[in-house]
Amino acid sequence: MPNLPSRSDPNRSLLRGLEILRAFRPGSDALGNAEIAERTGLPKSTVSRLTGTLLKAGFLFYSPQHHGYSLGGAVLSLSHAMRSGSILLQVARPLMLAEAKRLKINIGIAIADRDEMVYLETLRFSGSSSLRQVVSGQRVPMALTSLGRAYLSTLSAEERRTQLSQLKLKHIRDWSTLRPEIIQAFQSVERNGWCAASWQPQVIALATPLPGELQTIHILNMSIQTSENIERVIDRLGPELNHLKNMLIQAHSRVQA
Amino acid sequence: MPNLPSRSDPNRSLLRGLEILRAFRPGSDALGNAEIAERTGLPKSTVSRLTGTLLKAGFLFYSPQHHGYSLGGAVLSLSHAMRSGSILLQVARPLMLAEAKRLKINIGIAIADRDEMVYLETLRFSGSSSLRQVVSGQRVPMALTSLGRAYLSTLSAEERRTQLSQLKLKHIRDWSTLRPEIIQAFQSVERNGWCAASWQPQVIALATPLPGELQTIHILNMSIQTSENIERVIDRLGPELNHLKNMLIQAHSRVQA
DNA sequence: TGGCACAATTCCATTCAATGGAATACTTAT
DNA sequence: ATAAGTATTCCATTGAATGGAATTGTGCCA
Repeated sequence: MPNLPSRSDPNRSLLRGLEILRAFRPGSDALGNAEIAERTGLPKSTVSRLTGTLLKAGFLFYSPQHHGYSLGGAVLSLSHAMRSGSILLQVARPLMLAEAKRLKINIGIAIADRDEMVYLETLRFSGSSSLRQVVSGQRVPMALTSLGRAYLSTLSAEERRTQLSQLKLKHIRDWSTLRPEIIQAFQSVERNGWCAASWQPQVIALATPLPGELQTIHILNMSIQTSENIERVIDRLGPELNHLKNMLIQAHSRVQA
Repeated sequence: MPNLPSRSDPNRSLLRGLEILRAFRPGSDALGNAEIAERTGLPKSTVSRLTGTLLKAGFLFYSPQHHGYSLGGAVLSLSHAMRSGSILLQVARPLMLAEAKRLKINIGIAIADRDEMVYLETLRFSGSSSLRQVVSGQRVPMALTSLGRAYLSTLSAEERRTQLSQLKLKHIRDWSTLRPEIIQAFQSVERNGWCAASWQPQVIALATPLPGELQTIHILNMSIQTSENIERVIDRLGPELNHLKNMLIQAHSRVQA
């Protein structure tokens, strides 16, 4: 018998443990073993053992009052290590901040994770006041957002096909609408360098890929909450986004050398 | 043969995979399998397989140019999930911010992870300007800091003994100096509600434990970079810290209900 | 307080997956 | 071209992980 079947996923218990960690999402209160088992589809006894291990490793906490687990301190320090290890982010941060303040818009950098995009960092304005907050780790859907579509546009034909078929499953309902939008976004990236989308009411977003010397594909975006005319906003921000992108690339290559 | 030996650590490959993730620290560039093997003490072939699994799970990226792995997007979103799921942090943030601005000092909340304390969030002033940055996930040594010592003071005699013996190993060199300081910190917490330490030049820090309805023990701290007289700073900040602590407790219990 | 319903853990035989040393393949630099 | 360093693959061995069922535990409500 050829040993093909399982050759591609070794370390099952590690994968499962990580899958349990992924079951914790923003807003999730403490999760009990039962709910984790349901979310992940794993057998109860297995979950019990794995959560025990995760607890011991410091990746989970147990809260007696909530009868459940929540994420532990170890994950925080990992994200700190990641962010403070990113040369791009170090270089980009001041530039992004300056532009965000000047234009009074949100600016962020994101990377792909499965069928979502994760903000490495995003600078947020609320209303017209000064900068409100810096957020990292927030997730947005890949198929619906300018971030996600700009990411997809960077993939090879092969990768793109794989990823799109994944996304199709998540969005069977309105794939017939989405697919053309995504394809059109590819053309927009090709033509203008960026693509635009508005997946939340009153929010218009543009995104552009940062080219590839980086270890991972990073996507830069700008967004704004406004009731202005969409086309007008896009016409205004498109050039700004390209401009910022170029500045980032230059600044980054300067440090690299 | 009795099967005692391994009864206490099941899921070896999961533990090892998590240990690999922990090998990534701030400033770490991309790590190759060889260096990971060295840091963790795991056999090379095992590391190779585990990193492969972590890669597939999205917890690591591979960078061809750096011939090594770095942390992946999944860890970012976990920390976001953790922080946005913490009711305490949501409640505390505005209060901490107001006090930090008013007093022009750094204020943070941390939790324990092994022999270090991890900031859930800390608000930083640099110099006397307005708030500079919000940091989360940063680690500081437990034995040396007011944060760590305040944490230790909350432990039961049993737990405390265990933890202290761990710390002793990490600090054999100057344990004879540290131990009395730590003991003294316990007395200070007992007496004043907080303890103080200065493990970095010109930086004075005070810390106090937030009491226990919370799922995990949280430690609140204030710190300031100054060349003022130490005693004077402590006398000034001690009451402020107790005051903020009380406000947090009230605000939190109000939300809880 | 008693008892019920749900949740978590433990048990155990079975199986298969993880293991690690050695050999092989790769990559980069001189 | 060769060497030094690194990563991957191979393979027999073992023991670790598995999951259904039974047990224990825990909170909740009557």
